[in-house]
Amino acid sequence: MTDFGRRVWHLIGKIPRGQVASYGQIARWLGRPRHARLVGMSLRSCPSGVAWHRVVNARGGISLRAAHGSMLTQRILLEQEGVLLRSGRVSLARYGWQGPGKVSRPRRRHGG
DNA sequence: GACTTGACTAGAC
DNA sequence: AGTCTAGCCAAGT
Repeated sequence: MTDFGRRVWHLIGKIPRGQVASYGQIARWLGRPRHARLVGMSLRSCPSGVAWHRVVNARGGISLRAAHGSMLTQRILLEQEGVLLRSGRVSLARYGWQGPGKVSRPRRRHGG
């Protein structure tokens, strides 16, 4: 695996439980704004322990295909963390990670 | 080293 | 809201 790949795993490991990040965001935080696809490529061979399921596409949807047999798995894993999907999508406004160095915002159901 | 592939993204219709 | 197209760039063959 490339050095970039390892950085991807490391960063993904920092995504708080119950939140998600997009491929593009991860690439940007690693200083590679055009390497969103490379992020996904790195996840193809990610080691166990990496919360790969917290990575979704820019629309908040799951980019995996049935061919990988993990499309449903990701949804299940996300919902186990309290991340609910609406029409196959996640609300990035609500579950989107702010990024490294940012404090996780408190989640609340109602206004506050 | 050229060609193909891909867990992406933004824009247009 | 769903589909199609163009752009992107490194890994794999």
